[in-house]
Amino acid sequence: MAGTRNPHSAGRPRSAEKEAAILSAALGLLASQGYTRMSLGQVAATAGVSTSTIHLRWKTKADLVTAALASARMADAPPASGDLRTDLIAILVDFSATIERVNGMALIGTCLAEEAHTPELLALLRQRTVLPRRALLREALERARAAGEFEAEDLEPLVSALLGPFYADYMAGRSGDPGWAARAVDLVLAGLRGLPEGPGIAYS
Amino acid sequence: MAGTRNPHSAGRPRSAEKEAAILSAALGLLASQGYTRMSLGQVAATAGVSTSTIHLRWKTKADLVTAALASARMADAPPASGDLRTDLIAILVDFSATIERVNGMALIGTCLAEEAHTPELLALLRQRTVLPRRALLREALERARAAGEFEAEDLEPLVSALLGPFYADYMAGRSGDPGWAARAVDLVLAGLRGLPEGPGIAYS
Amino acid sequence: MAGTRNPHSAGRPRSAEKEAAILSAALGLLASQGYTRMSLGQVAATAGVSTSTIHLRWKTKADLVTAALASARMADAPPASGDLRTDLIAILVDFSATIERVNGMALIGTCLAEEAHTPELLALLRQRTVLPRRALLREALERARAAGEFEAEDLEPLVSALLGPFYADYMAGRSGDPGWAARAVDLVLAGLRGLPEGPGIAYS
Amino acid sequence: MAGTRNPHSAGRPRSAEKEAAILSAALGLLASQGYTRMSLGQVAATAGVSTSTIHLRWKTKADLVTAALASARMADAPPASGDLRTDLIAILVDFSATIERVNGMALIGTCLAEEAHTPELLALLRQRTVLPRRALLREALERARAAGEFEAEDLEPLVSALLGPFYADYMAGRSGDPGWAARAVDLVLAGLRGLPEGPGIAYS
DNA sequence: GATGAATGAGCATTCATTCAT
DNA sequence: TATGAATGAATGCTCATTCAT
Repeated sequence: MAGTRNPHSAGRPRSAEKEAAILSAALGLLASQGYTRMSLGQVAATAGVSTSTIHLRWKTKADLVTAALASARMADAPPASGDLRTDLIAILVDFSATIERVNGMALIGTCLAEEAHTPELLALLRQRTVLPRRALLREALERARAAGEFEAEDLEPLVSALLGPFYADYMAGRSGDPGWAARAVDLVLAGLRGLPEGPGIAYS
Repeated sequence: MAGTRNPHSAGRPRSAEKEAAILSAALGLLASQGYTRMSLGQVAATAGVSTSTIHLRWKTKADLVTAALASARMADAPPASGDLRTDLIAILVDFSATIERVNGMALIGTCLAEEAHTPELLALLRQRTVLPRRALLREALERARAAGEFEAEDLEPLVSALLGPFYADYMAGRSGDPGWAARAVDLVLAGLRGLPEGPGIAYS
Repeated sequence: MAGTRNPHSAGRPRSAEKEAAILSAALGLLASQGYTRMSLGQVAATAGVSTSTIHLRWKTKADLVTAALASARMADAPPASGDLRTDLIAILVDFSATIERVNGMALIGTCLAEEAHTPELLALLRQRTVLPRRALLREALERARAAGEFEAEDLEPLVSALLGPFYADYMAGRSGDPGWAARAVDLVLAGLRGLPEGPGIAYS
Repeated sequence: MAGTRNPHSAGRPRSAEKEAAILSAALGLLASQGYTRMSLGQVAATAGVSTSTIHLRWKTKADLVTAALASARMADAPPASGDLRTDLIAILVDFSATIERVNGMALIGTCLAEEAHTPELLALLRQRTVLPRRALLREALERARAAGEFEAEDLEPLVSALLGPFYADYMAGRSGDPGWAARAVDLVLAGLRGLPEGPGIAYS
């Protein structure tokens, strides 16, 4: 009842601590070394186990990395204040802080680079980290739209407009400026106000 | 006078075709395999040369990849129409088309993933592809600003706001929609119009 | 108390046969091929293991060769008869026989040739084979000196005078004559008797 | 008539300077690197030519090294004083000085190590350096024997007894003591005086 | 004659994975 | 369960040698 012990697994149960240590080590090394450069030996050494112990739980390297990415939890959502601008900025600031904390751009790069060989990586990254973050932004926008603060059919382009500058700045070597979040939010909010008189491009 | 040696130094001249084939093969494999997975043997086989021929020109694998990235030329700039919206959209459409054509996101991913080990890769990618594209956008904006179409002190955040949605869409698995460029441009232009009455965030 | 782990650490034990086979193969190939020409592939094939098994035990080629040289045991000392001349000749005969048996001059040549790059080789050869042999000769001389058979302060030059002709003969292409040992011993013994009236060169 | 120009070699004659530079570079690198580690590229770079120029004159690496060894000249003989002891010591001192000057022990080691693969090396070393030096010693001994200073049938063992301690000292790590030559000579001369009353070992 | 390009063979080392204990 | 031994496949790189200029 308690725990997910398989009925058929007799004998000593697998150590949950080891499992967690392995996944954590794998995630960190994945970000710092990249998929191909990260070796199971490094993971084993960092986690304090043997490589055989890793293979006992995951059949291949790809399996381990997939599991490690699946275990990556997004940071908890910042509390909502009710003010749209404040909430959006808070989410974006938390986003860039998280990226920095976990060496996220390298992790993203690894998943992009491996997309041809191991598409699950990018898929998992999306599901576990990108989409939840976008959902936070979308929900904040939905609340404001429901409150009549603006009109828009499809919110996804707005979400991309909010997050996008971070990536673009990073690619340009301009990351590190904490003002980016406020600027992105203000541009989008200004655009939302200016759009109705715009050339009539439907946001859908 | 002493020694009427030809200016092109003695011995058999280096084959320009081989050199081009190697660089092209390296660039393609870099995008499809990533830095670590790409082997010099693959490059040699694809280019139809021996691995020694590669080492004759570039001392190490990193040197070759660096040269390959340095040889990556940005597509020529789309012709300027004079209309800001049209020009910006043209640049962005060309941008996403180029990325698709050369498997650019995988290449970007490789450079991001290798940043810790081989920072030259990302630096070169910036210098050769990212910054020139940004310059095109900035110049179009500068022309319009000079014509009095809008006011803004620092154009870089606008450039990031134009390019950013592409990256954000890709990360969300939403790429492929050709309408992204027009939406990004319109949002930015609307924001530029709406900003003067905005909360006073200076774009600098 | 905590952890009743067996003293011989966990996991599959290392095969002592393989280890011995590798060291033996390495020593033989070192003599027949020289350090640089000897490849780990050859060693592995001769020992019937994979090259990875070699690297599991020794990190580098130099480590392996060092270990192989360190494992080279000098043949057991010939039994002492009590008669100085007999004992010295026995030691020298055993010396040249050992050299022939293990292709010793090639091994010596390798260590000399590599002295600039891998000085440990010559150092080990000295420590493991040269100096023990010299100690045997010195002890025999010491016993006779203690018995009053001759006088001499420093025995080392006498040891070199006993061993030296072997090397000089080899360099001259004159090796193979078994009489060299008796001649060397008799010359030294005669010199010891003749020296007191000699020109007064102190042997120290 | 002047020069050894082949009748069939028309066109530009081969540069004698280059040839000498190559041989000298090869000899030096042979001593400092050993046969296998010495690369033709190193030789070419040191001599200031291309590797192809080397292959133009010698077909293989072994050919080049053989020629280099054949070009090694022994230093001129020290002038004879007429006194046996003085002359022998002079020859031995010059011997060890030459060895030190040209890194001779490494060169000897290389020839010994390569004996199985390239026996010509050791053969050439003998012919060009070892045997001429022995001849000097033998001639000095012969002059003294003819003058009735001692009796001995075969002088070769005496020559080996004179040279041998140098090798033995080197192998023991005891080289560098300039007194070795005098000690070796005195021991041999004392032995020659003491031998007639010795156990009757014929020196032949 | 002299040079630089081009190559095939080889080498030490790493690594994911499978066995034996 | 957990560990260390063992391995096959690869990889970046070097080098002696042959070609083309």
